[in-house]
Amino acid sequence: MPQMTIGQFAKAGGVGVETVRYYQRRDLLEVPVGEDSGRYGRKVRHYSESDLRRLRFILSAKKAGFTLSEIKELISLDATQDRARAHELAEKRLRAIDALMEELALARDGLRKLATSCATGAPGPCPILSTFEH
Amino acid sequence: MPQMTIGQFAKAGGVGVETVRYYQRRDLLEVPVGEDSGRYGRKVRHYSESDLRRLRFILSAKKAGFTLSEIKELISLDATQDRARAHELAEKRLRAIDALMEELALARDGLRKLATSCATGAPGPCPILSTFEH
DNA sequence: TTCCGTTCCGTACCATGGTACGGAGTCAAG
DNA sequence: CTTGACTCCGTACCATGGTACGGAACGGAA
Repeated sequence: MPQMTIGQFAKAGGVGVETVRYYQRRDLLEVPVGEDSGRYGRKVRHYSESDLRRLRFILSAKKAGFTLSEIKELISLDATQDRARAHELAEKRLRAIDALMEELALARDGLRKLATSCATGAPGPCPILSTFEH
Repeated sequence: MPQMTIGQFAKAGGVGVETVRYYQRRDLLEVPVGEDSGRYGRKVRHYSESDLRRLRFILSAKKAGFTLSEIKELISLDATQDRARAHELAEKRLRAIDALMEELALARDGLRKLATSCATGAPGPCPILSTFEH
């Protein structure tokens, strides 16, 4: 499916049509030029595999914790030669992820404690508020 | 400091005064009864160590990824005997954290690749858009 | 007693990341 | 050549988690 309508494109990326339009408004995705077909100049746009790669990049970068603004910058950096900035963004996010993972590991310990002490059928108290005390 | 004003309380918890009030509006924190002192019935409220423990619980639970609504429920569960529900919430969050950590591990790999290939001074291309392809 | 900093309270506003709605136009199958 | 699904476009609305503002009252130090 080399040329897709917006609905097919959204489905291929696993997002809604409105999300695609939103990303276009945010300048994360380009609005393709559509072949002229309406007598009032209206066009139907078509999306390609490369649009899809870009959409998938956006979704992955989002999972990595980049904001949409940062993702926009990353995309624009892809065209320029500003390696320093790209490096900086990547390192910053890397540090944030490492910090987050440490916090999550702690949180997970607390949750395990909670899940265990609240196991259905267990006797005694089930202390929720003290879950994360250390 | 057994009895704190809202400003001291907020500082002790590492949040802003407005955040404390916001949590009160959301019924996550109680509004303490203040000793009467104003001739129009206005009172200045005082916060205790136990209020502070509760605030710290909220912040930790937030880090664990609970929404404020879920945190409110957790707090109310602390008073009841509904172990099943507490267990359910903990397990659900635990699974979400595990899933998130897997995604973050993947994202981190991609970011490392990006940081390396965009290392300042390195030659060749610095492919941003292909960072998360696998 | 007079300041300055806080508190109290209501209400408004903010960023982020979407989601929904409505009307007009278009496309493809029957 | 109609009908139903989809597209286009603008605009409005949503949830989440706060943050800001303004005026009146309070409280502790000088």
